[in-house]
Amino acid sequence: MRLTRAGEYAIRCIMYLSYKGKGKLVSKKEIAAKCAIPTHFLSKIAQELQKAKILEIKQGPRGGFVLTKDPSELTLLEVIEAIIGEIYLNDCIARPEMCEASNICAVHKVWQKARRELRNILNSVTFDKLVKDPKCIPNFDKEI
Amino acid sequence: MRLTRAGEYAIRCIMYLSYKGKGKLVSKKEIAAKCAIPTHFLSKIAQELQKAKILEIKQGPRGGFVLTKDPSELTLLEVIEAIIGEIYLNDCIARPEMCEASNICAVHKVWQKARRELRNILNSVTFDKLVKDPKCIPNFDKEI
DNA sequence: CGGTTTTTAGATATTTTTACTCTTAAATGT
DNA sequence: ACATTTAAGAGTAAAAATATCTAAAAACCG
Repeated sequence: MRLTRAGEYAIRCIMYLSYKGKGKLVSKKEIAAKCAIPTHFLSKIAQELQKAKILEIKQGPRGGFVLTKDPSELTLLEVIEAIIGEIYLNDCIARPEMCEASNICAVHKVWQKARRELRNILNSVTFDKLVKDPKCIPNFDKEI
Repeated sequence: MRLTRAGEYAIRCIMYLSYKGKGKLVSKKEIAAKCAIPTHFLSKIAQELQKAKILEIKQGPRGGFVLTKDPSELTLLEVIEAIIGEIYLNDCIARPEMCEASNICAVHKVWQKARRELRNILNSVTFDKLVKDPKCIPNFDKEI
């Protein structure tokens, strides 16, 4: 019951792109180095983020990734769900056909509430705020 | 990012024992049948629940499981964490050594808040309330 | 245009976790 | 003693996570 590594990487990647600014092209190599993400794995993650219209991938020399959304309008929830899919906390909510009475079941009402709260919290945080505060990868501004 | 099947089974098992009442001995076979839990898997789950002092296992003929806590003092969180361990939603909170600045990082403050909220919600629900309401496995009271 | 750089996209591989299952043995009521 | 019921731990199969590899495509540059 935890965020996958891919999800964590996606957050770091978008943190770095947000720090660089919307529309700024940054090479995959630079992002991978700054954010400690295996380069090939970063490709897969970027593909998903591109599908979600969060960034654009530019090929060729001087290629890389470009953030297409303004950090002030991009939330943690959007980035996370672009990678791991919509968050559900238990199976009955995700696959109601598994369970005869999920919409009236007392247990699952609790899970629904928990899910709603979790998604609200993650959706209330935008990347422009996050990059201003101290972060786990603190040396974005150091030269490589 | 979802509850494991073992966690779901544990909830069902405790729901049934709560329905039968604290101190009432119920056979493993009966629980497995009523709650649709593979019997051997139920054994493993019961072992964990016994370690957490939630139930007691009685061997021999006329053996089974006995709920040792009063349903009014047993929460969803206790049962879930007995099975899957303490809930963390991401790695940096769970293993701070992985991450240089987890206690000041803006991203992880969000996760800490989310974790706190989730655990509060799960901890605010007791089994005496849950068994009174409609449930996913609605035929507890039918004969087998 | 041709070569070089950079990334893609899909296939493959490895590791970890999940979800059971099996087997031998122990406990206990009759 | 014996039949019944569960224990405890090893073992297994399937799925998911976490990469890694490879052939090819895109695009810049001279």
